[in-house]
Amino acid sequence: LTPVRARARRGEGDRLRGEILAVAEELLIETADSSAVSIRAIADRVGVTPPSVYRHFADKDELLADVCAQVFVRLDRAMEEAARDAVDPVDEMCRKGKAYIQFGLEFPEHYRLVLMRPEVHLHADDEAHGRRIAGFEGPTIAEGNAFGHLIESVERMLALQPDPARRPDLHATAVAIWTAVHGIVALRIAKPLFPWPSVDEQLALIASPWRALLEGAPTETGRSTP
Amino acid sequence: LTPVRARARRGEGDRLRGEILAVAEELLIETADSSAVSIRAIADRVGVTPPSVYRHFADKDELLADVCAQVFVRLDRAMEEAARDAVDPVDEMCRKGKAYIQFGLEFPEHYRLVLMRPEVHLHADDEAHGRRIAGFEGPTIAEGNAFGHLIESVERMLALQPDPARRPDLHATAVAIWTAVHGIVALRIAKPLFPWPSVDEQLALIASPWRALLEGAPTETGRSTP
DNA sequence: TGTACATCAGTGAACGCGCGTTCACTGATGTAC
DNA sequence: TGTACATCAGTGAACGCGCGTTCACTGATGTAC
Repeated sequence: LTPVRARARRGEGDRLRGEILAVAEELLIETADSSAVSIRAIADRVGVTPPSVYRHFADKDELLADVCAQVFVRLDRAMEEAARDAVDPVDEMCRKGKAYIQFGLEFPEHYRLVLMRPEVHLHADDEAHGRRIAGFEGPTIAEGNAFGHLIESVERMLALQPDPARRPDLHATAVAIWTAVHGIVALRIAKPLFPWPSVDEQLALIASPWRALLEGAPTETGRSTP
Repeated sequence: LTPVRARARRGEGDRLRGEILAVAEELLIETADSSAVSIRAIADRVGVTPPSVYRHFADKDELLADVCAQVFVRLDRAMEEAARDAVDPVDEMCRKGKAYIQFGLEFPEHYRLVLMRPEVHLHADDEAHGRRIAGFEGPTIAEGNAFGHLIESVERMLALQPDPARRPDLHATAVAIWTAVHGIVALRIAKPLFPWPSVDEQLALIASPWRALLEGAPTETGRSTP
């Protein structure tokens, strides 16, 4: 009945840590309710007593922050992977957008956790840290820096406009794209019963005026949208 | 120290009900944390004991649902009022969008409560009800039916396009507009520390391709955007 | 090879807390005679 | 005008719950001699 958990060897202290993080995520997906993810529930599922968690995490906030960090890494990875086979910058952007939306719809509770709640309590001088854990701004373009990668993609896309004077602002454009896909994902998660058009329809409608503009003013390279 | 609360007269049972709703909202704004809004905290602030709340609301869910309904009515009212002096359908749309965003930024915790959380637990046959309490779809265009009013505005705007064949889908367009403004508001609420462009900048960037298209194809009436 | 000892991953019991909700009640307000 | 009574808004005390966290501890794992 009670499968005896093998105790970690001396050097393997991090094994339980990993299991805790994995289970926390598991519970998040299953219950679709982040308030159901308690230290006790996690410990139960891992097969360990609640206090053991504190050997690996200072408190619940730290644990959740780590889960969030993981989620961002995964989101970033999904987008990077989707963009790998892109044939041109616009295609790259479309693929990233789709991957972003798919990620949110597939893991709504993850998405809610990291992008639909206020950031965990931040102290006054915590701003930089706050922005970093926001997952969309990092000191370097490291793994998990989804916004950094987005910026790069937008840069490539904007370079298609040969006249620098007619190029929109880089940061503002990236934010606009992020905002657009977030709107689609976040409202669906919050209001699943609303009669939403298909995601493709939504994306097409948003993209249509841009497409029309681009067709009016020919670009350096051809475009292909899936 | 303890100001004695005047007890309601026979017919005035609804007075406390109103006070409870008002205080619940007050707490929501002040604490900016909907989990801090407990029956006990509400009762305390009203100057009454917790059980009294149950004379007016079946349980906490009903209370919160009522607060949400109020919030939607207010949001709708804000948009309708903002649109009153519009000079043309496009102006009307812009004003509504701005009012929507302003409402969300001014009452972030209200906004989160009704548009950034999953709808309260719904039973299988609760779909219609669910959509109704979503606040954006009602049986009639009554007060509080913000989405219904949005649809009407979009209809007027689309009518500017004289060629019906080139008119985009009504519902899809309304959803696109809702999604766009929601993205702007919701991300700001969730990530206040992110270096956002100004709201006007964000709106302008979204609107710019449409504007360009409209300028290319003249409409029946002139446009004016604040 | 054997024994004493240090390490430290995980335990068991308990803490104090705030929560939503219940129950039998009190006592002012209004009504009937 | 006065008294007995019904109504019902609000009370006080308590319930059981799950939570995050603490503390002194146990006992297997590894190390030194």
